[in-house]
Amino acid sequence: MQWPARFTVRHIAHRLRSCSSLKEVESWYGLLLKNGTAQDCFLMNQYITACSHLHAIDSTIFAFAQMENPNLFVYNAMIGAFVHYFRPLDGLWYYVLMLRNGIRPSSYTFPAVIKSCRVLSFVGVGTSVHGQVLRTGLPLHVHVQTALVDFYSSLGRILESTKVFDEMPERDGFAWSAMISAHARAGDLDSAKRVFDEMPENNTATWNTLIHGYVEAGDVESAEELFCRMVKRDVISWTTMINCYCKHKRYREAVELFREMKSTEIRPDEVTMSTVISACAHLGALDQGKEMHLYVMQTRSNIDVYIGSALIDMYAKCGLLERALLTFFKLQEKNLFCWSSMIDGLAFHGYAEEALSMFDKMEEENIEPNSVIYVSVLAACTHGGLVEEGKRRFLEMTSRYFILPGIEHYGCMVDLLCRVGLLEEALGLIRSMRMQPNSVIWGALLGGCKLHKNLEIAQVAVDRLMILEPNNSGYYTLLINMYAEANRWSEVARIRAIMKDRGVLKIWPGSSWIEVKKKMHQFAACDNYHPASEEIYSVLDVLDLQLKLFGYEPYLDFVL
DNA sequence: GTAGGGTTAG
Repeated sequence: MQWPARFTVRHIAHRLRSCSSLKEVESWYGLLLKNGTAQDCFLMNQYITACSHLHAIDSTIFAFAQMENPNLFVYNAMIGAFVHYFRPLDGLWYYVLMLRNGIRPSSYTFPAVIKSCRVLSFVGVGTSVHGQVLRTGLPLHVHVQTALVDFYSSLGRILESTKVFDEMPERDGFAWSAMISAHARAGDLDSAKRVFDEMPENNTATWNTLIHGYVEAGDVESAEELFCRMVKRDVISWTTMINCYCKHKRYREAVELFREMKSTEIRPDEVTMSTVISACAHLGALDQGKEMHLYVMQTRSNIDVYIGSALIDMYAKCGLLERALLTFFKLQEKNLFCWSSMIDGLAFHGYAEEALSMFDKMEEENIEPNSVIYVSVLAACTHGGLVEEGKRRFLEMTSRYFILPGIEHYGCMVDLLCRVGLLEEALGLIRSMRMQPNSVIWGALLGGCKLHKNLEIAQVAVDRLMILEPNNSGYYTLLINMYAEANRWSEVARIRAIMKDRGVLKIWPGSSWIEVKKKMHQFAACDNYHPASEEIYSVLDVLDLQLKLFGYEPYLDFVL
């Protein structure tokens, strides 16, 4: 079949660009082949770009491979497509191919190449590309220079960023944004603000960049102030601010700001939704989380991996493990984070075996685990008391995936060994660590000592804890209780004296909270602040009575 | 070519 004679090349290019499905694009490729125009660089460039927009990177690679003489534009499209789909190494590979084939790169080639180097942290390659840019003798190009500003600042080489920026003959919003971001990355918010103020006309992106800079620097107040002063906020401004509250554990404010956002005409996108669902997870706000889930389902056809992971995590943290599982199995696309949330949810609810078999299933699907997921795997072993399994997985982590254990993995292992009474082995593991053990590690050991009544090792742990957290009364109290239990009252007096001497204060008691009908209720031990306090305590009394009827004896050894 | 996203041991 020939296409109609009235179709010019330009006509076809336009049709290719406006395709909305891969099937449509592919059928155009069939036509290109039949008409013998599959070697036409201009048309193939359009085809590659169209595929790239539709997430079909494999089709672009195939089409490229069929071409005998791809030109500069085709290479540029390929390199751009790879960067767009997070395959920077392939992008650089095509760049090298291009040079080998004697094609001179243009100003449209370099930004993608430099970005690839930035993503891969290829310092040497990036610097050499900068040299190539200078040697081409092309006039300085604002896109290339912006990419260089970004490249150097991501390496912490702010002076070079500034130099490139200062040499720029003209600067657009992107360039200013990159420079503000460069200073912010270096932690120099004063300079970031100065560049922001120097800029002739600020745009939404530069405001957002600066706000994000303050968020990263931990200056929530400045971020808030800027956000309030903004005249034209877009979805990124709102999301940045919602994320700001999440980063600083002010989840309630995050959800409140989201509500405020919904009263404007700005629509939340995937990033906003995953952030706010995660905030609900941390709050244990099930009703609100469900509402977000509903909103997501109403407004989009499928759930992306970020929102999927956030939902799984939210349902698991709110106690609805079945819902978490349902969400997990319904996901069309799953990545490591989806598996991670699911495995962690299972482990958290005590389903150790299930968590481990889920992990094995993930391996079968050729998803490479990272160090974080191993924390959940080891925690599952701890909660299930699976010592041998835990040891095996701990070793496998390094031997199979080359993941060096971090302090949190040691934490899990120490906890695992301690709970079953292997205290010496735990101490040996602590001594073999590549890093300085922190209070969590010693705390886990102390917990094991308490459980298995080992005063000698407990003393070792407390000695370390007194140095690491001298003001935490909890560890002292625990040791006092242990000595009291062993009737060693002189030791009790000795530690009490140390506490008094060091002025160790009793810390505030921990509290818990629950959401009922979108209202948060907070409780601390023995408090009577809640309006329904009396009623709650009477229910507790009933529960207490029922427990006793079932033969439960409260463990009062440590209540002195 | 610039700006916003995720899970973790006690």
